[in-house]
Amino acid sequence: MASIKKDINWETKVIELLKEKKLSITVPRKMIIRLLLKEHGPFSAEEIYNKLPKNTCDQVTVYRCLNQFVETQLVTPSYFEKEMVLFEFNDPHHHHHHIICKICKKIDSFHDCILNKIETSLAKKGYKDIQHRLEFIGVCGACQNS
Amino acid sequence: MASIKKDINWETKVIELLKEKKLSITVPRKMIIRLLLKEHGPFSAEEIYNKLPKNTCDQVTVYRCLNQFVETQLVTPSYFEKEMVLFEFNDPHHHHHHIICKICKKIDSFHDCILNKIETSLAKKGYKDIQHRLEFIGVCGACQNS
DNA sequence: CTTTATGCAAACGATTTGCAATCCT
DNA sequence: AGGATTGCAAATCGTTTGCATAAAG
Repeated sequence: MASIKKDINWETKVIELLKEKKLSITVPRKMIIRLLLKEHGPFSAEEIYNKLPKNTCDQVTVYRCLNQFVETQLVTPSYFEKEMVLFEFNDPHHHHHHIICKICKKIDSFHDCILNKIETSLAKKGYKDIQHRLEFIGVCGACQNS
Repeated sequence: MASIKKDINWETKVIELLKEKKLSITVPRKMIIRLLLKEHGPFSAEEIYNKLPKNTCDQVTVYRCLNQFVETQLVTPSYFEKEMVLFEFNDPHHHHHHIICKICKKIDSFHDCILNKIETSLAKKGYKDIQHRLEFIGVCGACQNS
């Protein structure tokens, strides 16, 4: 039973994910998903491109794939700064949020999900001067009829 | 008592705000703050520029002012989309969050601030398929010693 | 009068697009 | 085969920068 899971190598898992989302199986797509499964991120498109083995694909392909992954909800984008979007694999079983340092920009993550608990938990981690951004995205009443 | 408050016109209020933040008093700054006090936003830099009376200032000045306002926390930036930053006046007495429609991109705001209450409140407003983005910004332990 | 802010033009950087060649199914 | 995907080059768009001029304290 448990051994079955072990036998599934990364390629099988990645192909499964792509098929689930009805995306065709190509080398760049497989490599990008593999990377995002292995390393938690979030990473910018450029970071992802640089982490891929040389000559995997063009940087434009990375952008195109990431956009498709976001559309199909395989990947989640974060907008910390105006300069660039950061992407990470969207694992529904590991819902989490981020904290970025205003100064060094290092991003940390945590799994608490109640606002007041969060601030306490971050304070324990040594963060000071904590602010947050909370935005909701949905489909409004008007757009549901069209 | 109450009449004193009424006598303070917008210019006085705006000058007060700028002085508080130790920013020099210039026409573009006054006009931008006035606009953000009158209209709640959030607006993009371009929208703000277009809402200003013609020939108030250059669009570059709008960007420069908004950046200073964000630095001094007079204004709050939001990063809904990758395309542009949206700004609004930062009134600490009216803490709120936003919801954007995935389709028409219209932005609405609300004042609830507990996650589960929020989702209920948004559902009552007619939103469907609600997701959220919650990011924290602070200064990490390492950066406090430097 | 010294500093700071502005306008204009040009630069920038992340992301997107057009199109021909190539890969998936 | 036929539609989707890629690479390359060029375009796009929001935002920033350099520098000379003008306004603020």
